[in-house]
Amino acid sequence: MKIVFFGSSHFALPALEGLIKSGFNIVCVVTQPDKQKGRHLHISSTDVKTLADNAGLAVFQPQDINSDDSVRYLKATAADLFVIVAYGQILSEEVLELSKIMPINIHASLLPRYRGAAPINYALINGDKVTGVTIMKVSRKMDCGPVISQKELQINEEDTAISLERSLSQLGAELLLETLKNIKNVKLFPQDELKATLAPKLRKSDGLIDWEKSAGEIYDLVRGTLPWPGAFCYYKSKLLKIYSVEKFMLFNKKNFSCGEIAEILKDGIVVAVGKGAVIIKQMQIEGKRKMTAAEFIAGHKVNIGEIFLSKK
RNA sequence: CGCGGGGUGGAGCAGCCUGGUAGCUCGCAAGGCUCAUAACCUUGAGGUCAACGGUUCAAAUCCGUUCCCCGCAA
Repeated sequence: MKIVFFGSSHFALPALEGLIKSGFNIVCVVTQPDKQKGRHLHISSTDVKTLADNAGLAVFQPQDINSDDSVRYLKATAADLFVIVAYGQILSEEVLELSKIMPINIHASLLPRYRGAAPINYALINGDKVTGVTIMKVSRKMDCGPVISQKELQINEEDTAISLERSLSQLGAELLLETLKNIKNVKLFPQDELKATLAPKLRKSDGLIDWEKSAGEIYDLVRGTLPWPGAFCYYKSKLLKIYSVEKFMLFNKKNFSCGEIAEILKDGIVVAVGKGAVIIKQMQIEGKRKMTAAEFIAGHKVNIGEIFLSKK
């Protein structure tokens, strides 16, 4: 069985690794082109490309996967199966039909819940206790194809989007290998459209902290938006990224307003919020590196009564 | 050469504009107080002020170059 693997981000790595280790015939790895990235616009390639190179696989990096050239290239591979994992481009129907058996995709949620680019983040931001991975047949509409297999995963209280992504990508890889055993005659289960929810790509502004919300909601925002955009607010007209907080539910609010510093501990800053309070443990002010609350307090003359804002 | 902030004892910062004795909070060490403490008081150690070059009687401070870190944008 000839497989063409499409993937670009971190999430795709365990799946590709699993396929390689299990000895599947990967005729080509398609990934996003090398791009100028970062502060000095250095050229960098995707992790998937690095892995494929190390395994000696053919790599294809089209600017536009749906162009005539790309279609010609993919057709020439005579692939039986397309495996698409966090690739970053939407494949046209013409491209999808180039695989003889079908194109399949690993999605990091229990579809039809959380269709879209950021399912892991939304599961955390919404405070879900359970999520999972889904393998489905790719259809024209994004994440709407019929489901082939699913696996659940409990979300821990300490999980962040980073740890959960790691767990789900592993789980997804396992499920992929299992599913491939019998891929030629699997059953397809159409998604229940009524239960569908969306998890669109995050924007920077999705990380902005609304201090009117409850301690639990803010905790979930902090862990759900890592590593990007990260939860943030403004302090003395500077962007302050919040990396880690603890919930403080039994907080006596008294006269503190939302976002106001209520107490300064040795290793944390207690901030009154809509319901309860949170203790900021790790943060990063604009222009500086990430630091613990203790370090931040030592250098910034933080006072009780100062307010973390949601605007500059 | 995308835009912007920064590099000062172990950590975090002030000082720089307007050159002239190295400062603050914390940590560390010793001593004191205390039934006791992450509390309080006293004392102390620890710095090529990122690097190189220039201006000057004199540079952390002004000028030039390089290296490194971070925020934004993509």
